[in-house]
Amino acid sequence: MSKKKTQITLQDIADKLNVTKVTVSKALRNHPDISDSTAKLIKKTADKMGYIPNFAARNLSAKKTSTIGVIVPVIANSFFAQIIDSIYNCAFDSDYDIILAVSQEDSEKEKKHLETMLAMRVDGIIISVCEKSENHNTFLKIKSLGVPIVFFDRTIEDDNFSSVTINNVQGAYKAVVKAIESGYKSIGHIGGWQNINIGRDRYAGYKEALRKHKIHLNKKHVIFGGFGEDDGYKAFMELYSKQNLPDILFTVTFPVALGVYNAAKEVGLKIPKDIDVITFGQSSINRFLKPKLSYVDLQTNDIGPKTFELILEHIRSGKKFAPKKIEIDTDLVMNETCIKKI
Amino acid sequence: MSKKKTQITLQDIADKLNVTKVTVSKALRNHPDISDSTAKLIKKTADKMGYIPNFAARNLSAKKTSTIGVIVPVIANSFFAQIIDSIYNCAFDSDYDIILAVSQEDSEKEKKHLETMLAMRVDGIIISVCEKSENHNTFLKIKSLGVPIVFFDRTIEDDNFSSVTINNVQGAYKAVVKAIESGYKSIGHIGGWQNINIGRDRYAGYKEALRKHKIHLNKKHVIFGGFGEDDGYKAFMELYSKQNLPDILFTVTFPVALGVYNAAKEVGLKIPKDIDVITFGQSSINRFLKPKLSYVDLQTNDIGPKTFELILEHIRSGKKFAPKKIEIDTDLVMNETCIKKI
DNA sequence: GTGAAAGCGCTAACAA
DNA sequence: TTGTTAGCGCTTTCAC
Repeated sequence: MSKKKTQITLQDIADKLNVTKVTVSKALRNHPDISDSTAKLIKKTADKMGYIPNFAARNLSAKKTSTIGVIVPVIANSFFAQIIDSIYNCAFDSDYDIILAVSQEDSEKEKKHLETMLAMRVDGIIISVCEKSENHNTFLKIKSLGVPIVFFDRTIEDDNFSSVTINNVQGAYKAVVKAIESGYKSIGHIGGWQNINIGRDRYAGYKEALRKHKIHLNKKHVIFGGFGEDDGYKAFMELYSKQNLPDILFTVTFPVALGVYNAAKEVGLKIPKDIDVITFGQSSINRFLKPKLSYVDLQTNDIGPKTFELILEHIRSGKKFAPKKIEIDTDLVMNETCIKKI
Repeated sequence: MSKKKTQITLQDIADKLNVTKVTVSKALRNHPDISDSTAKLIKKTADKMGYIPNFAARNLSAKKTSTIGVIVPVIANSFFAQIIDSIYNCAFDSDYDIILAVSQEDSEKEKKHLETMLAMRVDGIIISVCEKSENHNTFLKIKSLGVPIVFFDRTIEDDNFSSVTINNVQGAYKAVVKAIESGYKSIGHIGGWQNINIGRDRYAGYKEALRKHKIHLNKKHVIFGGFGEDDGYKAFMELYSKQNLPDILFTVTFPVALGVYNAAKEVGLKIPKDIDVITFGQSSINRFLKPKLSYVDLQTNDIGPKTFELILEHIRSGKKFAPKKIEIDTDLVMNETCIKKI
């Protein structure tokens, strides 16, 4: 009968070198206890023997995982893809592993992922919540468990949590003011669900801009929904079919604006002549649009690193760390829509 | 001094209920040993006490993780994003967790991720390799370790590994034949690195089509590089600057074609009039391009589920399972490029 | 600088 | 149907 080949353990290495597994363990982790020469020897032998550490054992024993969980609502979206890339890079530099999960805008899946991450005993969680997240209780539970959690971009409404967001009210305000300055009086909004910051705050900025400029807010010009392309399409069609189209639409996200482009094309309306658009957020697709959208810049490069830095602070200082809300200012980028009418 | 609050374990639940932790463990995992009534009671208590299983402990003890590692080269790419989504869904249905990692087209990172996954003791690995992967040895090591691994789309050249790919040679052949039928004689190729199947096979299909139709292959019309937009841009510019532009370009991926669009626009050449394009692979961006690209369809919907199914077969049947190569046929989708000249 | 002892939380095999 | 025993592979004191 063939000898069952099993994984190589610290003990195996120790046996070969006539030391104990403790020494090997320390050497492999560069513990200062071990002399350079033995450390080098141990490492070489481990390598030669094809040793692969067992994280489950390590985590169990050390009671930490050097792993951070990241949850995003969608992945085929250049905004989140970029953020994820930058978080991966940060993690790499700080010797953390990332567990990435995608909620697919589904609150149930989001919850499942959160629970999995807790069970994995991640050292911290970074999350951008899904469209209609109903997991506030889970977040509270996580907090009470002492697991650090940082929200980015899409947050929940609760001051007890840390977050990194952009200044949504300000950004929306800027966009709508620009529309006003361009001569528009009839300004509609395709907005996001109001239970979530980006939906709420961008709508707030919209309202504020109209109010300050004494422009009537026509409720018939406002529709709330999700943040995807389909949502934009549907919203536009609804406005169109009810003949409620304003002169310009301020859309809550880039994908929503994209849906508007599709819908407008389908019904034969020209942008910006028949219906103009300005949006929150950008995408690499924008280069190919005609006309190229003017938009509120999301400062994508800053969000990932700042979020990661924040979670690290939390992890390192433990319970003592007070929640911190970071807000990043936005810029308006003008392209070929929402241009001043002569 | 406050009592240090630690995590709730099986033992805690057992104590409260006057049973042993084994019973609790079994009950929580729906082991048939346990009677319905006690199982229900145990579950309720566990829930009430806020019990969270410790996967590290479970994995260590059970010697399996119910976790599958997935590595992709890029994430901001609708092809991979779609595949990832479908793999997540399959995993969800089969009660597996996914560990997702992005190599960012970097062989070093790819290797690091592979090692991390081995250390995590994932039950299997699904991977689409990076542009210039130099990890063949690592793959062999993984194989010798008995960890199931399945490649998809981008594979390495080795019959001992399972893979799910599309029929690249056939797809490229179809595209180039179409170009020929459309009246083109001067057909160039912006290809991918030849060390990787998609680069090699798509080039092979290109060559085969020319050969069969007795059309001269002008080496000056062929450039090899990466699979991203920048690569397409650079390749086009190189052809252009050397005045080596053919009448039509067959590009190895959609992003490469996109780079060609950018470059052509920059130098003032019109597609398809001045230079025509047909490509391998699609993207949701295509809708916005003018002209809309004709392309070889990647059958994106099939790849994820088939890959997942294959890794499951491997995991379930262990060593006994022979490597299996699945190849999916392609279709040509004609839009506004590479149209028959009258 | 190195080692002995103890245990992290859980599950698998076998007994009762 | 439930419990006993024996680890999984590693790290952390603390002693030498």
